Amino acid sequence: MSFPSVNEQMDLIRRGTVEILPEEELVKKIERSIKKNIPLVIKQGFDPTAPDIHLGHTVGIRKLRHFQELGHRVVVIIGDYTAMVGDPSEKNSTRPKLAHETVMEHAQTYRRQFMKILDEEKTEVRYNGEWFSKMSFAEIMNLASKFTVARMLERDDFSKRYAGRQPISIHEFFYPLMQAYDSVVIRADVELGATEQKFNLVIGRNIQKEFGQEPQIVLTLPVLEGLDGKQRMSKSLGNYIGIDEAPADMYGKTLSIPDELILRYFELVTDVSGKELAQIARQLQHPETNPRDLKRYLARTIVRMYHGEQESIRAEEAFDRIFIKKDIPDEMPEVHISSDEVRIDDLILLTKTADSKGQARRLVKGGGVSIDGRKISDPFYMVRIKDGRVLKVGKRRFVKLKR
RNA sequence: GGGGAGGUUGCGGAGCGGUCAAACGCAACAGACUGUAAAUCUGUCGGCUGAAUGCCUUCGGAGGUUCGAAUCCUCCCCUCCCCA
Repeated sequence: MSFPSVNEQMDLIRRGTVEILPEEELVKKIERSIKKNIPLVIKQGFDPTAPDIHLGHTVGIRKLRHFQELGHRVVVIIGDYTAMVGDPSEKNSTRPKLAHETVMEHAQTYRRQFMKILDEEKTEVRYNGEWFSKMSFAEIMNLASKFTVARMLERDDFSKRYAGRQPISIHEFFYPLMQAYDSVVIRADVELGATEQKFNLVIGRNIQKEFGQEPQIVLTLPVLEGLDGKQRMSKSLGNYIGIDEAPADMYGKTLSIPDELILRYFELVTDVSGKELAQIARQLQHPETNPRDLKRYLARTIVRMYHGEQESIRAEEAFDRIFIKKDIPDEMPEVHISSDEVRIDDLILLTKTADSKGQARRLVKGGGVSIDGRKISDPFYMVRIKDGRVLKVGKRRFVKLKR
C-alpha cells in the first residue's frame, strides 16, 4: 500500500491536537514509514474503570481513526492491570482499586464501543495484563529502578497531594511506569493522550530509551469539558454524553451545554470539515444568530453519528414535544399495575420513578408529579389505574400505566 | 521505633454527653422562569409510617461507661505531620 505525503499526513494529524512532542521527530518517522512502506504503530491506552465510553474519550479515538485513514496501525491498550492501580491523574485522592473481574467486563463493553468509531480491521486490541500478569518481581524491580522519586514528584497531582498531606500509595507510582512499559512491549511510535496525560506519555519516551528503543512521539489532545462547561467530561462527575446512550438523551444533553462550548464540540467530537467549522465560528460571532439553532444542529449531528439520520430527526421532534410543547413523548416505558386504585406515593414507588416513598411524597408536594397532564399535589391521592394513563414524575420521567 | 493530629450523612466540612438524622458549602433532585436538561430565584435533600415532642438505620470497626454516646473509656483498623 502507499501512504499519503508527509504534508497531507501532518495536516490531518495536527487537526485538533494541542502538542506534538517533538514534531520534527514525527516528521522523520513518517518519512521513513513512507520510504520503507511500514506503517507506524499508534498507541492509546484506556482504563476500563467505568463501562461507558463518552464523547470525551472520542476525542482521542477519533484521532486514532485519522491515523488509520492515513494507513497506520492502531494498537489500543486496554489497561486491565493499570485500571486496578488507578491513574492518579487529576485526582486529589487515591482511586479505589477495582476487581479484575469487573475490569474485564468493562473491557468487553469498551471494545465494542471503540468499534463504533475505529476500523475494526485495522485495530489491534491488547490487554496489558497479558504482560504484567507474567512479570517476575525481579523484572518489576528492574522497571522501577529506571525512574526516580524526585522525577515522580514533579508530576502535578503527586506534588499537590504531597504538599496537601494527602496520601500517595507507592503502587500509584507504578501507574506511569506501567503505561510506559506498554509502549515498550508494543514498540509504539506515537502515543496519544489528553493533555493531562503528558507526564505519563513523556515517561514512555524515557523508559523506551532505557530499554534500547527509539522513543515514541507524544501527541496530546484537549480535554473535553462536560455538560457543565467547566469540569472535564467524566463518568464520575455525571456530566457526560455516552456514545451508547439513547438518541433522546444524547440530544437533550447536548442542548444543555453552555453556548460557549458549541464550537469546541463541533471541532472535537464531530466530523464537520474545517471549512464548515470556520463557517460555524463566523455564524456564532454574528449578532443575528440564535446560538440555539447551531446547538440544535450540533445535537442532531452527534445523534446522527451514533444512531443515524432517522433517529436524529426523531430525537429532535421528541425533544420539542416534551420540553417546548410540554407534551408527552411518543414512547415511554409501560408498567403493569394489578389493582384498580393505587395511592400516588405507592404508584411512584411501584413504577420506580423515585427511590423511596419519602422522596415520592416530597416530589408530589413540590408539584413535580402529574397524571395525564394534571398536577397532583396531595401525596395520598388515589389514582384510578386505566390503560394508557401517563404518570409524569419530575421533568423527564414518564411511565405509561397498564392494568 | 518515638511524639503529635485526624477518620462525621455523595463530596468538602461543623458538632465534642441529651435540644443530633447531625450546622454550612458543593453536588443532586423538584418548582418557577427560559431557546435549553444553561443561568437565576425558591424548595427538598437517610428509611418507614396518612406526619409526629413516632419508629428504624447512620458519624472508621468491635466492645464498654451512662437513664441517654457522633461526642467519654478500652482494644483494633486506616490516614497525615515531625523525629529516628
